[in-house]
Amino acid sequence: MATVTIRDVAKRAGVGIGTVSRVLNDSPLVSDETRQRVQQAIEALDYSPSSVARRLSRGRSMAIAVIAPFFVRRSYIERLRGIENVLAASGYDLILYNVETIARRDACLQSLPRGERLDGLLVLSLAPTDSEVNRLLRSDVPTVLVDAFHEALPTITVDDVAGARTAVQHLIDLGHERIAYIGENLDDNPFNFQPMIDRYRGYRDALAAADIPFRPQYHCQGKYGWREAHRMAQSLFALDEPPTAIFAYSDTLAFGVLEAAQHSALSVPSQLSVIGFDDVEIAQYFQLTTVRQPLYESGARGAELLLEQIDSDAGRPVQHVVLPTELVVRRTTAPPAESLL
Amino acid sequence: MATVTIRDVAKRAGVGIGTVSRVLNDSPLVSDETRQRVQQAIEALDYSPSSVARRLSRGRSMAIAVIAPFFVRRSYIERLRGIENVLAASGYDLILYNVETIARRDACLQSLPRGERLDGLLVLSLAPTDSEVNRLLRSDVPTVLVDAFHEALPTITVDDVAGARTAVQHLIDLGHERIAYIGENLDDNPFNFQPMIDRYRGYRDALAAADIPFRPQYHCQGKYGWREAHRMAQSLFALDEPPTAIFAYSDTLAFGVLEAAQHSALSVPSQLSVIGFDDVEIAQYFQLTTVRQPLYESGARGAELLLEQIDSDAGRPVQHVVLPTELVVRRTTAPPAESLL
DNA sequence: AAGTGAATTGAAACCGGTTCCATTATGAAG
DNA sequence: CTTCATAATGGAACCGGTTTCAATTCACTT
Repeated sequence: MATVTIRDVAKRAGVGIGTVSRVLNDSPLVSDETRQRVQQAIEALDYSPSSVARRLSRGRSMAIAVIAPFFVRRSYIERLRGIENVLAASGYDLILYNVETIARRDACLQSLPRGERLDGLLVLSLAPTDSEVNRLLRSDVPTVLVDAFHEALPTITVDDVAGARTAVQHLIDLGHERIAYIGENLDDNPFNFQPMIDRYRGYRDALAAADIPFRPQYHCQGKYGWREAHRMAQSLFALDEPPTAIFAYSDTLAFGVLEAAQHSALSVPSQLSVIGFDDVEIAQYFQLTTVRQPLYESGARGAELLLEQIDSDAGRPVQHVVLPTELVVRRTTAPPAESLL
Repeated sequence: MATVTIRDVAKRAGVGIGTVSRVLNDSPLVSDETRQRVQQAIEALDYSPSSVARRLSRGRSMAIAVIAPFFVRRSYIERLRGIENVLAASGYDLILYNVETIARRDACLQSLPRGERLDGLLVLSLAPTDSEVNRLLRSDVPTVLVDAFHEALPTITVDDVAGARTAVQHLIDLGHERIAYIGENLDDNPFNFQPMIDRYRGYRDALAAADIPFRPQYHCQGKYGWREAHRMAQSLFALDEPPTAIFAYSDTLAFGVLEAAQHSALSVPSQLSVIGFDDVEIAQYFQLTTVRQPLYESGARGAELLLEQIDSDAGRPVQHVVLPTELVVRRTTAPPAESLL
């Protein structure tokens, strides 16, 4: 099936190609009569314009790339959903770049703003280095960071420090003092995830604010995943003075803790309080107390910010949007068993 | 920053644009000396070719669209992961079209093969109608269906009937006869999901093969989601003769059943056996007996099939790949409590 | 020395749109 | 009856690459 081009349509309608183009773009500079004739020709030939050609001549690609380590965490998918919903309405294509290794991360951040002519770039959860940011700025591709921060770029973040502080404060308010933290290895953060650092900071801050001394043995670090969290929780239970409450870096890790508790016949929340972070969908299923962060919204807002950025091609002041977190109290937290006389 | 074009490079290197193009495409028809000079000019100008222009002149868009109702089921994301991994290595861009309403489904299937010049199309879990398939065939855009079937297009599917049969057979082998099925509303299937029909069929087939009469009250239909499954399970428990085993359409629904059992103080598996379908990640966490289907692989195979299709632009016989399922026995199934004398 | 062929090269033509500019038709104003 | 603005239109130029084709160079035959 030979491709029908705008010239075929023009010939068939007996008009010039410019006129056809005007009809396609709803220009007012076409008489109704001519417009009809062109429309008929278009239908008769089953013509549809080539987006690639249109992109070339317009100098815009009508495509936005989203780069993220999508499949490693459930929460990124929810963010992607927010992005997709906003972009779908905008007419821009969403090109997905998944990043699972640091090598690919670097390759993407290097090559994306170069080879591809993108109209915009959304970087999710990956904190670019200064030199990468410079490259992005020079390349003139509007970029927005979601769940990552850099001074020079517009960002959408969540106040992880405050969220974590709230979580721990909730435990303190219930009367807990022996509060452990289960998270990822802070020294092994190749993707430079900021929340890893911030939530730990919130934990420390809350303890300090309540004059509860930090006990290193209550700080567990390990690889990400509920299996590993299970293991870490068990090592906490084995301590001489085990914690009465555990704050987990994420809901996923909290599930590992819950499982470990069940395994060790510790009843939650009477013998052990557990609190997570994220409020992913199944958290409700488990009745997990957690800190909700607006995942969907962070993506949606990021996409909106990017679209604004693209439209107002002028260099406006970079915005840093910080979304709030919210404590969601369910059934895995309660006052500690022993009264604290 | 004015865009650097191939002509700028040519001028700077003192050669023709054709030569620059040849260097870019690793053509052997360039002398080493010239090649070096061009390379230097490219670096000096920080030039990178416009992919859009390249696409236009080559007549290929180097883009593959993936269309699916991604965010309604966990399992689609896993399939997407398989697709992404294969495509990432291929050099094709992955353009994501999410479909959450039937209106958007129709709009996508109509417009995608038209306006956009795609090199390929992957349709996930959406069964196109005959007229849509005709349109696709006429449009010359290679298309592969994953988790959906149509005679005229290459497909990757799972034998849902057999999988369901295996699941129910497993329950029968354990000695169950009062086996209920919890699934979606069969009469309300706007997206035309084939597995909904097939798994129910497998359930019926297995019962029939074992000469166990089908009891309509054991067939629960409702909206998708564990909450609804919870409700349906409770209505089953309230029957005069409640089932001793429940086969759930998916793991997600099975979780709802497990929760309902816990809620009603029914112990699993001694008083109630539960089996799911999919083997999503958390199924292992719950020790759920289920039927594993190769989600990741189905996406990967689909993408591979599509790439083959694109390369061998000739019309080869359409392939229909059927992937096997596998029974994964964990801890939610056991022989029924009452002995069946 | 003229002829052959391979290697290398420059530039025109092309991909399929958009946009700008020149041209014509039309109607109102002077 | 000009004069001029305005609406409508055709088509060239352009976007930035690839590809084709003709031209040039140079070594090697005969």
